[in-house]
Amino acid sequence: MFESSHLAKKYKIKKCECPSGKMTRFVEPCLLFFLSRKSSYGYELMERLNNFGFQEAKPDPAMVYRTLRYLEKEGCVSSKWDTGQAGPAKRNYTLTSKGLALLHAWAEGIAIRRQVLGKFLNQYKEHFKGKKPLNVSSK
Amino acid sequence: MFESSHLAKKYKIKKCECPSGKMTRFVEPCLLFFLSRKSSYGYELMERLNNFGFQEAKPDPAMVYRTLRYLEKEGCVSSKWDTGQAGPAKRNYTLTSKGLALLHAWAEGIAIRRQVLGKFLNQYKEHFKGKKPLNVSSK
DNA sequence: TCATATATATGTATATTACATATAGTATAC
DNA sequence: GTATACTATATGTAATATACATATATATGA
Repeated sequence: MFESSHLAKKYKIKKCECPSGKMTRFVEPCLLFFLSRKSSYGYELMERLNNFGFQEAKPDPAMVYRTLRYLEKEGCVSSKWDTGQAGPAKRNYTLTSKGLALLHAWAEGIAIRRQVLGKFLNQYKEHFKGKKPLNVSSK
Repeated sequence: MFESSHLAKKYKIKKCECPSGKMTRFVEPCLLFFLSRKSSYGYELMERLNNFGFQEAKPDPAMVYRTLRYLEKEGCVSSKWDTGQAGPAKRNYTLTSKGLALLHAWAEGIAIRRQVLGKFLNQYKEHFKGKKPLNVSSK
């Protein structure tokens, strides 16, 4: 019912109507968290994101690689090439103390965000509990 | 620590470093839900958003008004001018049955999203439970 | 009348995500 | 030996979403 998309027109809103409600920049805290457990590289981190519980399709490699580079630019991770293994060289990332602080900050923000979603859902459930829709036009 | 922002350069990532992790398009389900309880107009809905629990600053009027117009274009709400009251005319919005269906779809998506955040937080808490940071360089 | 509150709306810069594509090393199947 | 697939990183750009600025108009109270 909400799948059709629209012609792009400047300054007219055009978007996917699917109510996914994704969390903005959620890959960033995930990467920080994965790295807090173990140093790793883009391709493997991508696979872990994939198994994390996203209902969305596979995470975009571009997102993963660019986020890692951004985090490095900010001093939140550091990297070095790993050419020791078989296969193409990997860029191995390690969390820095600044990155750890950022992860903790993210965790606080995510906890608050989760509470807001809970508040929404509680009010929603309360309102529609065993109830026919009200205040809704038949159009 | 994460407040500084960067010079804009094309195709270089530039963003606010605050880990807000806002939920994409969250005003949309909020507006739908508010309207499911009572027909209303932009300015009042804006105030309700303000009291909903956002840690963010006041919601942007542009977001509210444009989202309402978008929802009307999609047939999820309908509006008519209310000139009966004192003050400037209000555009009064009413939820349609399509809008109600969209609200229900949003609620499902939000519930899933909340679970993902919970999963993240559980793993995070588990990992850092009474523990000194590990695998973190001292840089 | 001047400031303030109410009310709606648009313009555009910035931020974020999605999709496409490029490159290259290695393995294995034929 | 070479075509194919998998591993691995990276960039270009279109589409989407948010943030900030600003414009307009009505009404109220100092």
